[in-house]
Amino acid sequence: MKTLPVLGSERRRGERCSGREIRPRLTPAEAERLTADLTLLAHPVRLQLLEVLARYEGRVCVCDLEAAVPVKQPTVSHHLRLLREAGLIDCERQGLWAYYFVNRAALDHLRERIAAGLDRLG
Amino acid sequence: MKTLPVLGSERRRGERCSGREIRPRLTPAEAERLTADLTLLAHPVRLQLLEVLARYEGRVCVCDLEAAVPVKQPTVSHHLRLLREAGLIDCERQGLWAYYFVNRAALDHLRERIAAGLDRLG
DNA sequence: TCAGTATATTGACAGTCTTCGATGGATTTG
DNA sequence: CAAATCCATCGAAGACTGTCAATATACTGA
Repeated sequence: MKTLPVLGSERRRGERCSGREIRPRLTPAEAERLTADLTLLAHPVRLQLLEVLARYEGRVCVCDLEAAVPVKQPTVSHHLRLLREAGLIDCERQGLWAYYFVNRAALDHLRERIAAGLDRLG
Repeated sequence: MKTLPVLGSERRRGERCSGREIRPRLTPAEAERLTADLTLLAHPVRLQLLEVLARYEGRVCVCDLEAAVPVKQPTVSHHLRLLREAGLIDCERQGLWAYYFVNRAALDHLRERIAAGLDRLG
């Protein structure tokens, strides 16, 4: 952090720096929403799972997903659940197996919200 | 989760679902990088601070930032530090006061990396 | 030099997240 | 029906995060 010499003394101690009040344009609610979206994606395993599911248009079996990421089965199940509860993916059971697939529309909406949110940062 | 009847028995138990091995195209390193980028933004206070700093081209004093977010001064300082260590913002001290400002290039690069990363999800 | 002010840092606490072994439910095959 | 398989859930341990009171640091003005 640079240190600058004190210029004029236009500002006195005890005074609020800017006369005007500075308020975020991002309301707390908007910030929370964007945070939730970002948080959902902010995990390497979830990103990898999503990437695989998005690439294989067809359904992907859990055992293949397990083999694709560096965590054990209960952990895979956990992350799949988070993605599912967020609506990003869904699955069908077929006998013993569970086949997961992305919810294309939800994934697109998520990316749109994030892109729009990040645009608001300037 | 829907449950489908078992169709043919093209697949036997114990067999890997797909013959081919499914590998993420997102390497662990790439996933970690994207995760770090997303994590940095995934907090409402940091988002609000960034938004304010990005909007006010000039430097913004910490006391104004404090007034803009719903946490106490040490917490503001903490989040400013995270943003600063990530290179997204910087500050100059001027006498008693510290004025923060965004690093435009870094912010742009961050958004670019995130956009590129999300594009790889399908 | 001293008291006062702005910001940073420390330290402690509470809450959340990630992980995995153990277990359970569902299903299929023999 | 019994044994095996796949997947989900539970429960606990450890790591990490966010927060703030207290304190430290740096500076200013008197």
